[in-house]
Amino acid sequence: MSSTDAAPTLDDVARLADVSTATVSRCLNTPDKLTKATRDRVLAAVKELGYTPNFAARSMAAKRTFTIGAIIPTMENAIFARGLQAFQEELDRRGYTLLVSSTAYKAEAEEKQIRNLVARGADGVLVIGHDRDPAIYDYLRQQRVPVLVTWSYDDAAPTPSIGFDNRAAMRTFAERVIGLGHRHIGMISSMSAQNDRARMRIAGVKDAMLAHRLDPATLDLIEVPYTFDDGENAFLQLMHRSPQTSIVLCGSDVLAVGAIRGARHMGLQVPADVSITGFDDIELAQVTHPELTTVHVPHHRMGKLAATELVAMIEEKREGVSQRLETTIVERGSVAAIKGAKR
Amino acid sequence: MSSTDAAPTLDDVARLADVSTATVSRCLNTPDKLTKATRDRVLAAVKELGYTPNFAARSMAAKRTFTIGAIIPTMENAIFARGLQAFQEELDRRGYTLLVSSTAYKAEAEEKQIRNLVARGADGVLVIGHDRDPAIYDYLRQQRVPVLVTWSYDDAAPTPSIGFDNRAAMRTFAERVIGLGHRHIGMISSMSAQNDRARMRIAGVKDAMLAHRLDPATLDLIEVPYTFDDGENAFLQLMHRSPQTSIVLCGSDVLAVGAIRGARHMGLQVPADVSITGFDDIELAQVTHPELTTVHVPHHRMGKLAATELVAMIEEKREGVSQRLETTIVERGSVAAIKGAKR
DNA sequence: TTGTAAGCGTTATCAG
DNA sequence: CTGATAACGCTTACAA
Repeated sequence: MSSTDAAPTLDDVARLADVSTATVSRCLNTPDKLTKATRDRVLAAVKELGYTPNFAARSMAAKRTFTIGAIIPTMENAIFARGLQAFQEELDRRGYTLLVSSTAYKAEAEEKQIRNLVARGADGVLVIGHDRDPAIYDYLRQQRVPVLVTWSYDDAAPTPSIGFDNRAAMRTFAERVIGLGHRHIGMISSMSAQNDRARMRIAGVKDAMLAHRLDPATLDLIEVPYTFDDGENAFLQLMHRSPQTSIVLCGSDVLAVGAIRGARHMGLQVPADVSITGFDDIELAQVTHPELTTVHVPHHRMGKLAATELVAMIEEKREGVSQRLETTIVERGSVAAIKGAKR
Repeated sequence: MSSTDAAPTLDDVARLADVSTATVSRCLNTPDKLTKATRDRVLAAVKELGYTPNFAARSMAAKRTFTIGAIIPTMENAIFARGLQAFQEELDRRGYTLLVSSTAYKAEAEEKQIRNLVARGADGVLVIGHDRDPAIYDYLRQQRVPVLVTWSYDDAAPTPSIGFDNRAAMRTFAERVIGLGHRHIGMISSMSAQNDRARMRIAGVKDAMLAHRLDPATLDLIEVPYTFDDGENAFLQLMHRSPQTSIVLCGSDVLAVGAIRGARHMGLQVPADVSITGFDDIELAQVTHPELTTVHVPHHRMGKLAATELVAMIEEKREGVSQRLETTIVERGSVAAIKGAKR
């Protein structure tokens, strides 16, 4: 009957319920400030019209969006999926919506994405790792948008972070495998430029070597992007130029899975002929054969804590407080001890 | 010096450049309508202030957001990643931004997500598969928001779709493997309720059986969610209750990878003891051993075409036209012929 | 408890 | 080519 053709507005609802737009607005935002009678009337009108609030109008008037933006390096693999999932769940619980963008690991893309998120009114922003153009931090500060770093922990950094110590985690892990007698070590890392996680993991391996009186300069390191193919190709290249390599430490499970495939294609047995390790402990680590020995990252806890902290920063208008989470080593089948090594 | 503290607005820029807000707006949207002189002056002011347009205000005034929403079942695995990536790239090229939500395969969640996307001003919406509460389609129609279905093709459906014929694809594939002599067939599918893709793939297998004079009722079917674990558990259960099964057709590569792990854990050789197949041909299909024989879906092309079509629907204000893409079979190592089968 | 009305930051129409 | 100015749909003092 009533044939207002376009999307119904507050005004339409108000008219139908015979109240003012202010009342309808209150009914939607602070229902207890209304008589039950009017509230019911308004709600009925809302339902009859199939009214949905216009987000743009709302955020313009309220200067608040209850939206949080997250920029991740990639959605192509599952590395960030679990953590983000947990982040999102906690956000939901607190009434916030998550907007995700990915940069395909292109540092230059990040600034654009962040500006977009901020332009869209994000009340806060989550980013992965500390490394990025300072201009980005300046912009965010100027816009007064809270930022939280995750997947990395750095007390000294100006931006608060909830994550783990990539360097220490990798160092501990590397010390463990070196303790198994490995002396010829290879490493496949993600590109370390603009990526503190990758850089710290490399540093961690070198720390471990030093601690075991191995020359860090002998680490055969190769940096590649982030796909299975990259991992496989890197492995092939590595074993070709350093055939004596007994273990290849990978900067991520994805690269490690690629490396394992590379080994298979080369006819090498893992771990009998060569050991391979990952980092992250995503589900993927358990679908290869052998399953991956890797560093377990508390994805879920990290995501949840990050959400909690970021929301607190927004709502309490306070600085974020960093938090360091622990990683653990999970031994599966991809690492063997060197025979005859002193243990 | 000039210490307007909050985010700069059009007004600030206008004042600094000594022009009207209208001019600034034009400078940003239709630059050629300005003298080079004023344009430069405005641009300088924009840069000096670090101005970013307010998205909410813009979309409210223009009633256009250049944003497209996509709702996918899950981000947890890579099934939709490649297609979405291509979708996004094409959108970028045309000046649109993509907003993604995932439902975790919960049909009930979809309506809420769609309303959210529409409230945020999405100019168009992309969804996966045809099956959903009709109320959703009603809502979208009422709001005059163009919708395009992908990952499925159905000429008869009221909503335009750019995808492939899941039933035919699976039928062809199943006929091929049945032709190899398999008579005891198992199938691990995603939950088929509210999921036409899953249902059609099941139907396709039955079609193939019928065509080969096998009783479709003998198909040992099990429906599970969508993780590796689900695939593994389903496989165990299937082989337990139907030990004579010679091939297990999986509704997705993810489930198939889980099934392969299940086989390994049971001590079964693939494909010597049992053949296992996937569907989708995502990268994952090539990291298992043996690598998966599966149905290749043209993710990239599908995503790109979907973007092109949806944008056309929006800009030309016209109905969408469906398009059927072809899938292909890719044989890798996970299927064996039954010895002595007549071929 | 409810209504009035002033913004919020853009775009777009219409003059000039 | 440029400038006023009226929307756009909602929230929020401030009044009643």
